[in-house]
Amino acid sequence: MSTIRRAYRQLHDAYGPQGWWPAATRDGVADAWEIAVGAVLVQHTSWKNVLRAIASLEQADATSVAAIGAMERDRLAALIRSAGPPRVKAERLQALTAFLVEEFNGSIDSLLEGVEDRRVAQRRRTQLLGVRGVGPETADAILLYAGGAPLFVVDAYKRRVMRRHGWDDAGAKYDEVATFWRRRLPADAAVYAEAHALLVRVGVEHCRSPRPRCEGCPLQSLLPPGGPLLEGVAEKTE
DNA sequence: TTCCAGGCTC
DNA sequence: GAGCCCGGAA
Repeated sequence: MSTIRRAYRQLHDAYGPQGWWPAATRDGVADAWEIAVGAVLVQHTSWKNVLRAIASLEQADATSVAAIGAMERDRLAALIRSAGPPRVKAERLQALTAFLVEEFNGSIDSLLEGVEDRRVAQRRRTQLLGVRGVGPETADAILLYAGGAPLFVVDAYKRRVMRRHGWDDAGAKYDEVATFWRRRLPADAAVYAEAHALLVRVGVEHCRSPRPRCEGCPLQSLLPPGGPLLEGVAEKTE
């Protein structure tokens, strides 16, 4: 078994199924649009603060594509203030609503239709990347978690785990990292979704910045003999 | 690669 | 106050 498969299994054994996407709606079930909103809001921001922003959108009864699209920019910014840079994220959310209205009749379900097929997913991904404020990670998160597309999300946590374990070619591009993981895991969107969620959790709890907390980490047994590979004098364990 | 953006945490 | 946060644009 590859190291990657072993890592996935150890994380899954330790943490159990994560059941992402983290739901935040009234009924506890995140719909596709809410996932997309969350994916934009979480950029460079902790998830906890995203939940606050989503809650305030719900409080204002302003969660729909139409509502967000029609809202005055400043008002939207004020509502999502807790999720990092509000002006930027208000602009990005409205760029996304405009895109959906123009290209998919305002329906994210139309955007996501058929993305279980990898070729369709790639086309939609390219379209999403044309939206200002939607980069590779955000596009993949939306397509994977809202649409079940067989795409792998690459984020800073994943890169950090890989670097410290010596699994990566230094400087690998986004798509190269995604392919690296996809080729070593079962070709199943549900597994990709689970793997990303597990890696995020281990990143939050153990593979932190600037220094890791390897004590009790489910991946500790997979470290190089000398411990985590660290860069720079500031980065020390414990 | 560098710059950006801003609330939040410690 | 410094640095972190499930990035993106230039």
